[in-house]
Amino acid sequence: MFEVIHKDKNSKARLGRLKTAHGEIETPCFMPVGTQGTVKALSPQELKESGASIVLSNAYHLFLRPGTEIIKKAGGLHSFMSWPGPILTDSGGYQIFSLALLRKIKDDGVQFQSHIDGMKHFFTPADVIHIQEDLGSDIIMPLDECVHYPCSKDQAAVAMERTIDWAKRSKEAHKNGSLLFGIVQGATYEDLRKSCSEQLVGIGFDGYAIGGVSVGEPKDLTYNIAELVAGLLPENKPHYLMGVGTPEDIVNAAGSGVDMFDCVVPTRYGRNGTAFTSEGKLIIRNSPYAQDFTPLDKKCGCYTCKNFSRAYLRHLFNTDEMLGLRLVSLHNIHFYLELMRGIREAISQDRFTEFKKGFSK
RNA sequence: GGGGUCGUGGUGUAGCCCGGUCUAACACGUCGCCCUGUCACGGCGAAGAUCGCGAGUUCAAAUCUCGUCGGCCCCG
Repeated sequence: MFEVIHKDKNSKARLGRLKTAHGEIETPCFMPVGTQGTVKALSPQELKESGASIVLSNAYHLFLRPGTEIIKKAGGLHSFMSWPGPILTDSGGYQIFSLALLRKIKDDGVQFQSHIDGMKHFFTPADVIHIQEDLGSDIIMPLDECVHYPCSKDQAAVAMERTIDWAKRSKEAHKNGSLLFGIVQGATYEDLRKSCSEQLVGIGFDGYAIGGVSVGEPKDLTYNIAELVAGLLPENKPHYLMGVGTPEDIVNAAGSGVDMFDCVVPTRYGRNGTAFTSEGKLIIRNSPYAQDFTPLDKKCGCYTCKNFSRAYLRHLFNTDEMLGLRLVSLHNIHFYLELMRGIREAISQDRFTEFKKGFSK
């Protein structure tokens, strides 16, 4: 289901292809985040036209609202949200760690209160697999325990062992033909990361994710962990760096052998008026753009850049018009997906290192 | 001409009656920053008013008194 098509000669970057029930994905790829069964502000058509091959959604959120039953009745998440392509669902491990009230982590699962209505729930690793199977997800992520940074080694070790135990239970519970990934935890401790990687590989998964990054640690640590773990994982399986990141982060990690990325940054920044361009970040509200009638990015071919000026976008943001956040979200997603195309092309031509150098100006 | 009322950052207001806690508050606007498996069209911060002007009372005045200028209203 995954094959490495080409390895860059001068870096660890690689070009791959991942097959899912709803289509193939060329890697390295970026997965726009659609937590609530929608990539905020964008239609599936716009995503597709921007070149998205897969989107990410979230079991925790969809379980709480609208509820798994409704999505099942709709014929699954693909049908419900009208996205015919591949979908990866995150388990909600991160959400339970980051936002659920009064969570209690126990050996057989996690008890938490809904952030929406305060209702108490208990998830076992098997429950979380079944929710994602019900959603019809193509790539399923198991329940894991994500820790904050900084985190003591003892705590990180406990969370890691639990993550491994839950990974085993997840694999046992996983019955349909979807792909199941393992998630490497271990915080910033190299030996924990190594041990976790080995144990997960021992269990055997369709792909491996590097979790527990972008939780507040310095950037160089993120890079080091990504490089370390990507190097420990089997070459013939996809490597997914969860929740990362900025364009710079992605280029960097792709060079360490990471194949899949997801991040809220392009869409969230888009909604908040920050655009990514070939010249760097651009905050559209800033006054110099008031009379700037050029596009966000002259080199960009997206709908936004082909049709609208910085001055107009700034005006839309200053007047709280919803078209503004849509247009900048669209541009940012296009920028990210174009970046991934650039990365893949560079790898295929063995010039990833030059690409990376040219990028980080 | 007489009476009343109002005058506080760019805009709109609060505070004034019962002086000190006003190194003057709030909203919008302006300017800038942040956001990394999305409770996120969100979050943080900055600049900007010697409180129309002048005098007085008082230890102390945006706040009380008088005068003055300006706006609005009413009466002649």
